[in-house]
Amino acid sequence: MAGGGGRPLRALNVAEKPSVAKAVSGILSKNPSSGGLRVRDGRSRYNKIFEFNYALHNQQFHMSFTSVTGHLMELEFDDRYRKWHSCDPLDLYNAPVKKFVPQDKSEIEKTLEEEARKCQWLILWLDCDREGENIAFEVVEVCTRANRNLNIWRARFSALIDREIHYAVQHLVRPNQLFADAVDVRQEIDLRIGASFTRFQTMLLRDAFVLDFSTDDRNVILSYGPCQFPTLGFVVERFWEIQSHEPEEFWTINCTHNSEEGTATFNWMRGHLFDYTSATILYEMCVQEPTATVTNVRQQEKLKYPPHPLSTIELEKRASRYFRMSSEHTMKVAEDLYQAGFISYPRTETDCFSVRTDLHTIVQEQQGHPVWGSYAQRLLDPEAGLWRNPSGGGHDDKAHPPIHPTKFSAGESAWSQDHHKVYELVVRHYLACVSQPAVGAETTVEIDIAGEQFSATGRVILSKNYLDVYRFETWGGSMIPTYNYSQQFTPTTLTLDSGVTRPPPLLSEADLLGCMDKAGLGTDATMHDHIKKLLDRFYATKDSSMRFTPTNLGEALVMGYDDMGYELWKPYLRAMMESDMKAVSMGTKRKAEVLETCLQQMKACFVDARLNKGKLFEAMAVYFERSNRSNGSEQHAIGDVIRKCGLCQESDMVLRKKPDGNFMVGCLGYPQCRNVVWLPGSVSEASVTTNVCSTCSPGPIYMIQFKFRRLEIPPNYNVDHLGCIGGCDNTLRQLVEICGTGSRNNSSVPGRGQGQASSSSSAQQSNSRSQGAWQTAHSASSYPSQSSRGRNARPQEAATRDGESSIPCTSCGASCNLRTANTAANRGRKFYSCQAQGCNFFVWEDNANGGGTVPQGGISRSASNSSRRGGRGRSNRSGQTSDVTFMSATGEPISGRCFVCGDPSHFANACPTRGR
DNA sequence: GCAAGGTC
Repeated sequence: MAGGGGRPLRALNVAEKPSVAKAVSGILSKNPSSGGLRVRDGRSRYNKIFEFNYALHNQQFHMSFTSVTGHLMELEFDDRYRKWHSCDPLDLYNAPVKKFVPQDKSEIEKTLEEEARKCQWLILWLDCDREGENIAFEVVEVCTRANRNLNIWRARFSALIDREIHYAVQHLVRPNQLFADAVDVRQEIDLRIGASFTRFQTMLLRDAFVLDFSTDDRNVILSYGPCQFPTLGFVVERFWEIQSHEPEEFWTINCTHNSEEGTATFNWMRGHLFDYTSATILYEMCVQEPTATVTNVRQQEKLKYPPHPLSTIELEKRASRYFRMSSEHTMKVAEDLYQAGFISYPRTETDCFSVRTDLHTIVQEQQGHPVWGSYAQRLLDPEAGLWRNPSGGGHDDKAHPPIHPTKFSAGESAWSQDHHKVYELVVRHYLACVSQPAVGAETTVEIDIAGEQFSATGRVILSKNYLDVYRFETWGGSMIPTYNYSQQFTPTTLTLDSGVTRPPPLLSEADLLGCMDKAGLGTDATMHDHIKKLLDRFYATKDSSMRFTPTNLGEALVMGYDDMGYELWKPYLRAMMESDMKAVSMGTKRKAEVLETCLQQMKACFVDARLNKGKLFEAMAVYFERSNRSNGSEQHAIGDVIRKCGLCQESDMVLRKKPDGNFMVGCLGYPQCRNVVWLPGSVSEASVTTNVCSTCSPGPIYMIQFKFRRLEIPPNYNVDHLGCIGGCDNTLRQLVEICGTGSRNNSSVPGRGQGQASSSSSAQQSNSRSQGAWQTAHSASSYPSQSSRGRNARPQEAATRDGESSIPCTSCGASCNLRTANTAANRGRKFYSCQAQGCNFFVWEDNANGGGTVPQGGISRSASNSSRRGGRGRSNRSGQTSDVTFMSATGEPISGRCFVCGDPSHFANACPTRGR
């Protein structure tokens, strides 16, 4: 392997970054025979050259160790195609591309050339992943240009620790061309697709609309990329799910029982019912015969397992959850800690340790820590029985180990709070994953009341084990009293409680990372960049709770492609590319073949998207005013003025045709003003006339010439109609009632949020009816009430229009907004529901306005322990002194008869036997 | 001026 002779050979070593060159040189030069570590400057001020002697297979080497900074080369179009207006974006699918060393890397290039001329060997210490292999070939290209006779080797290492580095240098291999080819494919596809679509949509839309989010909309770039756009797609898709959510009331029976040992809370095993009457009947049965019989007592041991070893994405998700740190910042801090040697390489997909890893040594180093040192000591004590070999999560990038501590620190003076936090997370996570799971004893008690089943669960933690060190996780649970099979008791409370279904929450940063990971968008090193790009491009915003909302621009772009029928905003394209890249790196597909197929498909897609650019225009027109800078070729997409907006008193209301073909009259002040009038869904054509309505005020209100689809309106109506939206037009009003509106809410097609509806984690969405509500659009029609319930209207904003839209929640203190019920029994009825997550408070509007107390949960009733009168007792609104109380928040009978006296003319809360 | 991927 090595050349013979007594004179040392010279080897040029190249790492992917300066810190690795320094670290590896430091490790390899520790031996006294190295002659010590010398450092000299290269041409690039960041990339020093380290020198030392090293014996490799009994051959003395003089090592020069320098570095690049990531990719040395860039892929770009030939100069002729570089200017945006130099060519048709379509040409970018065939334009010649070249790989070259950019200006800011030319000093590194010169250093490599100079050093290569002096050497016989080239040893490549690039990171051991596909990108690293590609960079290796970039280095090879530069170095062999200077010296054709280099003997080229690859060092494969996965951590900057002595044993790894020595092993790597003693087991050199050849670089893998197939891995580098796979990256070449990816680069070229990304460049051609990204540049063509970005130029196309930027030049098409930027000048055509007033982009109010930017002070200089001429410089705005509406970028498209195969990673960033599907990432946006996830944000928009969730937003649409939330928008199309239809709140629905449900009812559930809750039972508690107090004993000397404490309180048990029993949950109804039916979960909850959406049918009010059914729930009430079952509830009445329970109250009439409230004796509970224990039907089952189950005790079992439960284990809560520690997390798998830490991968990048888990680090980002957990730092976001535990510390509210953005993924971008987490990676910056982790990089610092890595470069200072405190943690292993932070960009890894691997979540299992190799058998070669000395897991105990890593723990030993932490024994001296003032906080978790004693835990580390216990871990190493075989008597304690706390150790457990970590279970892997099944991911291995074959390049890096899971993130783990590599050097002990009790905190460095140069560290920020965030450095402390991330180091602590890495250490505690490591200690946790080599620990035994927590052990708990769980007791489940099932009872029967009048044929209805309820259950309560209690948990006692027997051994905390890993939870002792992993302070970020808890295992909730509480004791419940002891129950025996067939034991009977009377519940302390038995209540019929109501709630409303809620939409899933906006995507958090951790959710978004999870979506990207699942879909294979980006790498562990770039996922946070794609998220940041959405913010930089004004495609999305992040609120204080780290949750993402699409902006109008982001929503419009996704909507435009969606309306074209393209799933460019979904992750399938990337998934296909990823599988092709894998095939290239395995040698089962050739680079040229994959490139040709993929680019051919994308070119066809681009041509088609351009033909359908009207869809993008229409989607943008929903949110943005047209600019007078545009050439007007698509002017029909914007509506004409009908009247001044009566709500904001500032902007005009204009007639618009939506992408789905339906018509609406919307305020140009959107999104600040969400005033909208939905028109009948049966309208096929509509145009604003110069006729002014003589009845409605304040004027002028221009009338609209409508044409209706014959088959969609009753025979006694004309297909042609000159109408007014000011409120005077009974024909229009009747047709809205008969045909519904063209709003997204009452469309019969599934909502845009359909894709992920079934994957929601919202507890209140757990039955099939509520999931259906996400998928099916709303049914409220609003002409001429100017409700904002539409595609663009967030449900909670519907109530902010009339000044009496919210009341304080008497349950949790948050705010309740006014909403409209959509169940068969109560369609159109207004109610307030609490906005706070986890609070189910709601009250009908008429009851809430009655002042005084607003009963929680709409209806509640409780039976006390002392009620022994056949389940019947006296009711009392105060609920303090009587045996049985009943309250109805709805004020209407909930079943056909009073369960107290049996009289069908009233219900229990109005029973004359009350108070006797 | 555009992508995604490295890294400073």
